Amino acid sequence: MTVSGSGPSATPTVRDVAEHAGVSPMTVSRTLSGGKNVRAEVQEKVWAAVEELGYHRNENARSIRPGHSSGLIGVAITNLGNPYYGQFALGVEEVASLHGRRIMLGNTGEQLARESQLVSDFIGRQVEGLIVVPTGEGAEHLTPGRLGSVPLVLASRTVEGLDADTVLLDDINGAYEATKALIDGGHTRIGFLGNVLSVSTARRRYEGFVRALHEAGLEPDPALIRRGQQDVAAARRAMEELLGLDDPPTAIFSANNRNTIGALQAIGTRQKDGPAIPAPTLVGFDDVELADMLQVPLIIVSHDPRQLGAQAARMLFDRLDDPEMDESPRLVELPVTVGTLRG
Amino acid sequence: MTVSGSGPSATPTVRDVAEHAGVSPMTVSRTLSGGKNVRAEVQEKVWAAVEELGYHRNENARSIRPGHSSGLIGVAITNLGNPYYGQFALGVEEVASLHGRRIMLGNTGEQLARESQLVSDFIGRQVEGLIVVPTGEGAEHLTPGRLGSVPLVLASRTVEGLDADTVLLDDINGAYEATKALIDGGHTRIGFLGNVLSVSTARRRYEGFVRALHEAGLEPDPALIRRGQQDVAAARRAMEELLGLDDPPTAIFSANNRNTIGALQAIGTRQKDGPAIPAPTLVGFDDVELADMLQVPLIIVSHDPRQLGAQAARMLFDRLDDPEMDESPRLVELPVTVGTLRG
DNA sequence: GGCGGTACTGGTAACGATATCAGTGCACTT
DNA sequence: AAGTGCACTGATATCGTTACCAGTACCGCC
Repeated sequence: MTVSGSGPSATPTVRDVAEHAGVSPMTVSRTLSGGKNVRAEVQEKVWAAVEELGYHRNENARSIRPGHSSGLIGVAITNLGNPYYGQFALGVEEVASLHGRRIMLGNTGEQLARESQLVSDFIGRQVEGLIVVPTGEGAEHLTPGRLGSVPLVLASRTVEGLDADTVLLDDINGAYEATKALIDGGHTRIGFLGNVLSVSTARRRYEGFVRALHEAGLEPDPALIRRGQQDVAAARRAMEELLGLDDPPTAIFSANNRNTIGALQAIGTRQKDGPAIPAPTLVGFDDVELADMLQVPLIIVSHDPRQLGAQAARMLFDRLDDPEMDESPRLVELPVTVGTLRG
Repeated sequence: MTVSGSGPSATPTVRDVAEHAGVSPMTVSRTLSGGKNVRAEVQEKVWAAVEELGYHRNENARSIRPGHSSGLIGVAITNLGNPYYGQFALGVEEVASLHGRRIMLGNTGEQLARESQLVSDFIGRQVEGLIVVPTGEGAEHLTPGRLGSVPLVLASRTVEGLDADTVLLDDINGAYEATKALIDGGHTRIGFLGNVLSVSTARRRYEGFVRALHEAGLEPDPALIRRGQQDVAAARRAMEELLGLDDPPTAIFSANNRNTIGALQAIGTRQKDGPAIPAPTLVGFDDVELADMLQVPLIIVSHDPRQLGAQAARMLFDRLDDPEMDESPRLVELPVTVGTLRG
């Protein structure tokens, strides 16, 4: 009595199928790979055995053979709970699916250590490529020495000291145009809400913000600048602080959708509870569902995160399909649209 | 001259590391698995070689060895673009991460064929378990015969004819309570917006809706029932139809967040363009970001999709950790909260 | 000196799938 | 009749890894 009995609960292998169909494992393999050079009659027996045993080819075993690849793309994002990244992942998934690849998705929670661990694990699982929305604080785990020959595309954010294919939004111009719209509307006391400076989008959007101010002969007022809010709750508190100032800003630039939503909540509470102070005009980067329904002066710097994901995936597959292509990293900046004032 | 030259671009293997460190592959393997029974001095050499070559253990190769599992959980959801499912995936990911597993995420786009293909592929990649938000139209690809010994948890929706571990929301009571709130508010002409009937949540929420009507001696009015809207645009059109009726409903029950947003958009447009007709009271299943900021009468049937994902993952790991557990499928219904009327 | 134990190291054989090579049998040409 | 080509099939070796077994060296103890 052998230990490797063909117990019904064990996952069936080619050998089991072969035995069941009365052929060799090779014939099973050939049948599953298209059936070239296998008699139709034999193929039928094989398929019947496959059906009966509930056999599935072991892709992991296949992938260790030379020349064969895993068909997996590793995707590391910072916060799946943000609808923005759900759309992003959808864009990646759609393009990957077109190329016959699956995605492995990991969430870093904005933590460098988890990002590093995730990337290492992805490579161990033989992903063919990586798409990473980096926390931005460290580059070492993403260097070519660590990744070997696995191509990498950075999305949405850059990493200091790392030269890799990157797809960004036109953060600077978007922030510039949006801030300019506020200035053109007569605002001079403009506040700023943004996330931590280690994130490149925060820096770039701040840069556009300041550029517009300077161009109008204005200086950013440190008292009106709040940076470092990574979630809605923190953003709300920061906005409440600004609203509570003796001389509050008449307009706010919010650098991402978490901050925009927090700011809107703060405004909402204040309008409900306090005296009828006119709400500050808000301009926010990133789309927000239902933003157009609000009774608040609001400009949205709009873009399509799904396209961002799709573009990142396309850049990755460019390299996968043509490994000989020019090695110098490419940078793509996707356009953004500055909405018109409402409310 | 051998073909398998240790070219620098090729992914390094244990053998390469072993050669580099002047030891056998076994010693490398032992070092990487904790270093038991390997001299500290030798371990250092091994780690140095690992570092220098940028070696990563091939998890796929490991996973084909007996007794070793892949550490992967397959997650199939219907629409990653819906923030609801981003939160859901986050909940799954967090719990999986606690158990040392990664998730493979696939998007079905509400298409049965893609769901079936996805599940088959997941099994081929040796996932240890499956979490599926089913389209609900077919059960065959999810039967034990097809899945072998891979445990399955259905989330959010059921599949007719399939008995599996399932975690749902308390759809029926949620819809019942919400509809009752409308009736208690004096409404008798209540419209219904929902997605296709093949989705079990649509059926269950409709059931709760009808139950509340019947209890109050009312009948659902076919002219006010719109079902089958799977996205925001379709929901908006359906709501516009209802608003355009000669005798429009004074209240609307919306069975999910896509329909709620579409309905809100229709209301918004009408308030902007048309005469100042009072907006119908809206009650919507699923949370919507910023819903509390709107100037529209709105009740939300609220719940936490992240918890739903976490619960699904926990139910899966219950089985993985204890394969001997009672085989009969478990059903969990998570509570929902009916918000108070605002606006 | 011999014995048993322990710490360390490496050779070998699998895991599941398949590329390669070596057939076998049959039809068809010359 | 002999040769040629083709369609089909299977035995073998291999991918990267590690469990298992078989050492080897060295220690302490009688």
